[in-house]
Amino acid sequence: MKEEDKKKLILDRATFRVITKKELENSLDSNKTLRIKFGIDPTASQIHLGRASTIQRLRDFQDLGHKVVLIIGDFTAKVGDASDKDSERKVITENEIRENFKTYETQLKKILDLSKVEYRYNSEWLEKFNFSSILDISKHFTVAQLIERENFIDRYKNHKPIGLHEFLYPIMQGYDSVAIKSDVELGGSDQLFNILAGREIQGYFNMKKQVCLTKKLLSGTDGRKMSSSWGNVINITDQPNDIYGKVMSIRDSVIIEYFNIATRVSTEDIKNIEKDLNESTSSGIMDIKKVLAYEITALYSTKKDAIKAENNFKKTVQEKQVISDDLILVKVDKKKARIIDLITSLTGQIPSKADARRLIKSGGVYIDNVRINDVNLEIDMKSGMIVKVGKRNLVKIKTTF
RNA sequence: GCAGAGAUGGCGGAGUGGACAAUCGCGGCUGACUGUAAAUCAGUUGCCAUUACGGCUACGAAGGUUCGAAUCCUUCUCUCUGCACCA
Repeated sequence: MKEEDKKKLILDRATFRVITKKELENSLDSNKTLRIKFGIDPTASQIHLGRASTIQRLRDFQDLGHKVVLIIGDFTAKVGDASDKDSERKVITENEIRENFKTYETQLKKILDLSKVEYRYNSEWLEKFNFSSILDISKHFTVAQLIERENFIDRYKNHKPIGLHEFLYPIMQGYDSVAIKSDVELGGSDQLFNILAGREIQGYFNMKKQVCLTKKLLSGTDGRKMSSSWGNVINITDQPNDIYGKVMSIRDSVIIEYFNIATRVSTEDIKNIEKDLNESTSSGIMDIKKVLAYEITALYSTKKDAIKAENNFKKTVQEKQVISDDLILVKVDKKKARIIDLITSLTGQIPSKADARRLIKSGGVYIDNVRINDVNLEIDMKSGMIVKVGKRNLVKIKTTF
């Protein structure tokens, strides 16, 4: 990809707001190596597609020769960012923070060139803060500005608590920008306020103000905001088959959004796809979705895996075939078992027997492609028997008696 | 400090002595249909057992009243709002 295209990607792709665009354009055009700040929340350990899309832009910065500075918010984790939560967050220990970061790192590797990244823990400087310096900074902000934030208003209206320390969060994150002398801070649109705070605070320290570059958030598979607490997340560490399948399960209405935010398909191609989509028959829509699923899967694994995932989807979902390498193999040492016990103990996916009963009653259980209706059925165990529970749990039996 | 309101299942939010395992919405799961795991429609959604109008555990925590409590009382923990305070 040409340099100009990278710049365009950084500036325009899935951009929520840039403050200011002119500053960013000038910075990109100058020959200076820019310091690009990106905050990592050490309370989470999984990177989902939405977050990954922002990290993709970091990669573009890297490719243009700029310095990516990752801030690990070990100190700010003690407070909890109000941006992402409707309520306060639980406290996390230092060990957990280091552990989470390790798993984070293996994921970041998929996108960034880690050898060129600068890491900083923000406890390095925030730990040393004393009250008078906090006062110096905080007097530049008003309560009105802070409470203006949407989720503070909501919480206030709904009689949910807002801790005073939460007001300090933007100040802390803002000071990070001073500490590392960032030129640009990148984040999701939910970070707009915090990033702007950094801009302000740099001003108080007579520094060049950072550019605020925020990106659109990605919808989850159900159309709501992608959030780990809602189970509508696609993580980049998910198995290729899962990524592919989950993408196929998104609503048709968010297909273009996904192309824009979660893939590297060129903007022009996306425009054409959008045109096709509007003119498509129903099966055409599915074909477009398949392209999307392929692109995303390939981005976080390999083309080969993506093709495999596509075939897997065709066979298992569209043709309802059972594919042998998709099966979980389970060893059984008893000759007979009740179907309920079989389901709960063997698949490990069905949490309770009540649940198993429900599944059988609603017709979701098959043995060797024969639907089971009798809850109390005794099954003679045979090697090679295939038990299908619900849509996605397939178990192959291997007897050991 | 004073006064008032509140804490319910993954979430939102009803219920204010028995018919409450708890209306409803969201989310989840299963089925039908289809173009997919989309949309739509239907069913289902604490656990154990299923022969049952069955048992067990649960409505912030601990006690109590009662034949019987999510619902009443006491204490505790936490939250919100108003007043007071405005250093």
